[in-house]
Amino acid sequence: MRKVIEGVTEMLLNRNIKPSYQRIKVLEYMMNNRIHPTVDQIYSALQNDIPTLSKSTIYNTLNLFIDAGLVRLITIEENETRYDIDTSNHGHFKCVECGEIYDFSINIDDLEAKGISNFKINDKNVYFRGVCSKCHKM
Amino acid sequence: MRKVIEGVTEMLLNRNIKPSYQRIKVLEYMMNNRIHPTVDQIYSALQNDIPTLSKSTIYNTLNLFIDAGLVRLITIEENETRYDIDTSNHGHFKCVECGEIYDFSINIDDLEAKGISNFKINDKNVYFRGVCSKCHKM
DNA sequence: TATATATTTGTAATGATTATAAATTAGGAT
DNA sequence: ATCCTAATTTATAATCATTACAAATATATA
Ligand SMILES: [Mn+2]
Ligand SMILES: [Mn+2]
Ligand SMILES: [Zn+2]
Ligand SMILES: [Zn+2]
Repeated sequence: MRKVIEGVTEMLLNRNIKPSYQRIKVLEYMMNNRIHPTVDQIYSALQNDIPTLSKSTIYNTLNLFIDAGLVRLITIEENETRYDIDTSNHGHFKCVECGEIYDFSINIDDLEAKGISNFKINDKNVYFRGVCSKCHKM
Repeated sequence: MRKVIEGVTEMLLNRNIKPSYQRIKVLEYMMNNRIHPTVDQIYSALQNDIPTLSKSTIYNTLNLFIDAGLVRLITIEENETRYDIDTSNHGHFKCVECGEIYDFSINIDDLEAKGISNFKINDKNVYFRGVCSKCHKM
């Protein structure tokens, strides 16, 4: 009944991705900072560990992870691409005040979508926008 | 019980937007072509009517319409901004084969979002991706 | 008509992402 | 260990969508 924690190196190897130092660090960051980070956030955070790091590597790595199903893309706002290590079906709420992105659970499969029967659905996204409780108080 | 058709000029005047020729043409296009067009699609279509048309005007006009609540923004894919004349709550399905965007009706308010109680929700978006029935047959 | 204001236009600036090629790294063979 | 090859990373240039800005044009008012 004990859940085996899958290390980041194993996560990569299991998906036939060579666990380079940069890839491990990016994945580690995603696992430890579940904030739906932007490329810039990841880049800034990893510069301490990898002084020679290039932003291209972040883009390459994230696109690799997306193809492998390790992370998923979040595009609530135009020109603000974010990445989510949680690939399970859940909704996202963006606070227009503080900019934070919250997860919320939602039964997307419960609601019936009229008008697209016989359509093959690959993925579903639910995005809300508004003001979070923290900002609402002020 | 008869529904009064609101002309595009009246639509603009009702929202305190001066009905310039360009604005009327853009809104007319949105009303008659409910295809969630991109800026380029609108621009190409209107060049016949307005040879001197500038793409800046399309951007300005659409942003004006968004602020006025006349149209809403659709961002299923990053770097593909589309505009919807239908501001009612409904879902969008993008076919990855033909690129077409389909509307579908959905009871977004029916599903409860656990984890964001006390949040003030301004707008809700539901995006699906997959293959439409037309493309699936082939 | 003259004048002020709003709108449109053309062009430059911005910024995020991708493309490309050189540099570096890592692993296997000798 | 050295050599060789392929993969990865890096730096830089290219691309593309959007916005910023100022000049030109159109519209409204006196
Ligand atoms: Mn999430
Ligand atoms: Mn629609
Ligand atoms: Zn907030
Ligand atoms: Zn299709």
